[in-house]
Amino acid sequence: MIAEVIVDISTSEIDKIFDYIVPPTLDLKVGDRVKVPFGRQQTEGFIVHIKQTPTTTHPLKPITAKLDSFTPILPEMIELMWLMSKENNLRLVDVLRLFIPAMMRGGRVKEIKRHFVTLADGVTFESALSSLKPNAVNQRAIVSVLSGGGEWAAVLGEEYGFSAISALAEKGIVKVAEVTKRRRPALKQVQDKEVRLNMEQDAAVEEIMRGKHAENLLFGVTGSGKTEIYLRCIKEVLEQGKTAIMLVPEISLTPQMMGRFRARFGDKVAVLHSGLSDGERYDEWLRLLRGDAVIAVGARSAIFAPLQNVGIIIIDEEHDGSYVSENNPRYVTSEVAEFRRAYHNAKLVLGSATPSLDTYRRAKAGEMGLITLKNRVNGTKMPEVRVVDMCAELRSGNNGILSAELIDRLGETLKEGNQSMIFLNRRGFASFMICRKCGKVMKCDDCDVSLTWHKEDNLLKCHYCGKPYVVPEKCPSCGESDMRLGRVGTERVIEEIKKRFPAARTLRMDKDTTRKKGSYDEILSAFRMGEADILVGTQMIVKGHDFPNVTLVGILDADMSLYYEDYHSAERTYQLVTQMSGRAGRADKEGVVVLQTYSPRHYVFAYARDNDYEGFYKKEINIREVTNFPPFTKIVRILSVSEDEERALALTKEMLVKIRAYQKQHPEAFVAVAGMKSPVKKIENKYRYQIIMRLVREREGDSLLKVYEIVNEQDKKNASVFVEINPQNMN
DNA sequence: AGCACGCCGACT
DNA sequence: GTCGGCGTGCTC
Repeated sequence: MIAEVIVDISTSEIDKIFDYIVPPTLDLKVGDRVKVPFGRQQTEGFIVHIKQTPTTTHPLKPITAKLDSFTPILPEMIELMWLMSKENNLRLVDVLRLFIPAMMRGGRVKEIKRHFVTLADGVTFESALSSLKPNAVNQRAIVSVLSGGGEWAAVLGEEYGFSAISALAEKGIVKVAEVTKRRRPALKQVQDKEVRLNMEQDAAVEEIMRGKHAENLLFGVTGSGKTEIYLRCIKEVLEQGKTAIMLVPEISLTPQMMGRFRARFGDKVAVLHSGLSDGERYDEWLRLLRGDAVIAVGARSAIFAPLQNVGIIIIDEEHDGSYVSENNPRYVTSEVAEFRRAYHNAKLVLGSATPSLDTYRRAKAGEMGLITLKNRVNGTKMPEVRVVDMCAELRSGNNGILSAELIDRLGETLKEGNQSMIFLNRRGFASFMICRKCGKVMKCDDCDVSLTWHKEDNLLKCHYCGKPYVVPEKCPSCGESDMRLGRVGTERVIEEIKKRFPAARTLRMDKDTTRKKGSYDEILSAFRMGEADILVGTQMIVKGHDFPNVTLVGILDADMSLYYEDYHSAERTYQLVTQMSGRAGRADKEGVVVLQTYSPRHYVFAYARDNDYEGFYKKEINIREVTNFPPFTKIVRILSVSEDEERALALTKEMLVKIRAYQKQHPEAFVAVAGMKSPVKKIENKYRYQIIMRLVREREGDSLLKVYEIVNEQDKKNASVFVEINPQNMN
């Protein structure tokens, strides 16, 4: 027997199949991880196929050992590996690594053995008590605890003393066993009851489970009860003996949300997200593989949950950017979901209040079902949106961050005892340092980007490499001592609010205040409990949960994201404003959104104010079509990176020539091809050049594969080349 | 990724 | 004379 093995070394030269002899002593299956001799060393590898005769004449070596007591890679995932690697030009091992917890690689799995105490066989609560002296209080207490089931020795010892345990064990009353302890992520207890569905929700569940489409877009405003629909569908799927995958954006994976699933489905739920420790992640993953848990809830990577017999896959907040992985290996979650859905003949639900243009287009074209929820469950109305022209504000003499209207309404809201949320675009508020005389902006020596000032340690830091710089007293280029800080972030806003309303209690939520594990949820809980009147924060406050007492939402510099030369900035801005608006208002009081912008007449704000997604969609999709942008084209970016600028440039030129030649033969597939310096031309002392092209949807043919071919055949000594499809940001 | 093989500079 | 620099080639 011969096994085809992918060796666990991530290099393009080695990323191929190696044949090995399966020793008759080993019981090996496709999907097993093995130890194999490779060159002069031993390496880990994955069996992807088993066959009778080798494909090579190369002398074969035998597999050394089997690494796990179970088969970690399901046959489905091997198929998925081939697909992902082909479509995204990824290395096979990089894809395989996505399928298993990082802890398994390199033999780092450590089972935690702990002493577990139970009553010995044949011993009952009564018989134990009668054999104990009345003054052995600790021993008697332990026995009574154990009568209700076993307990960890550590827990009992803490409470009643370890000598009591050993005394009981010596008398043969209790039994102490070594048991592997599973790490379970701690989950908050939340109240959750199965509420009655309204007619709209009821119809949605029916359509998802028994409608004519296997894929559906669930389009419903915030507060329309999408989560309850998900829970019902999952319940039905479990009743059919199948399993479920539920994806949520990384940021909204709060213990609140997890708690709701745990409350409804108990131990059948496993959570997978970046906040877990390696051990927790491994244990949750193993529960799914073994079938002990049948619902995987998690961020993007949970799409690879090792579940069999999947009945439904749900992607909540489908439009969210976190579903596209930015770093290697790059993949699009919805594409993986579609593969798994088809493999299991399961249901797929994409949920959103502001669907991505492409999803909505596909739904309208009948490629998937469209289920619309029109009503908010608790009957609250969507808030009134007030668009404030910040240019006019400036003309009338207010050069602060807060408009007069926002200040007024903040005061009112405070007086009424309600809460406010103020959102600001972090990106627009980065605090760089600029010389007032010559205009020099402080930049990182290695990365060619402006440095950001950090108040806590009074240092300038590079956001790309983290390198710190002392704040200069004089301008390094002209000697002027009047150095000034550019725009500032959340802290500035809080200062401003404090100045206006000294009595207001504020909370700040941004990257700085949420660095510690759990602090994200702490801040949100504190705000929900009414411990503050005003919450000021960046992107991360946009999602999260309902705050029943928020009646005012302020959006500062709503148009910051419009200024990027980025084709989907309008779409992002619409989503942002809508999501943020969803935070305002309660059953007994309509909310207000104050939206500050320097371009008040931009169409995005008109549609967002009227909550007119359909109108926005028509306008925006039309623009995309005439300007040849996604979803009508695919933007392909080839990035060449090297410490040697000439090398990066030469690579780019060489590939550009080849691509232009191919473009001549297939002109219909391309909109544009261009080579240039990357917008950030140096990061970590490496120079960056790029080729940008657009491929026409449905006419692209094999051009993408051709691009991959051109990239792969390039000699990449002292340089590396990446291909990105529809990159989210182009630095 | 490692690790060995292999061909040119300054040291006991 | 030799120790050792790291360029390049291979791993079933």
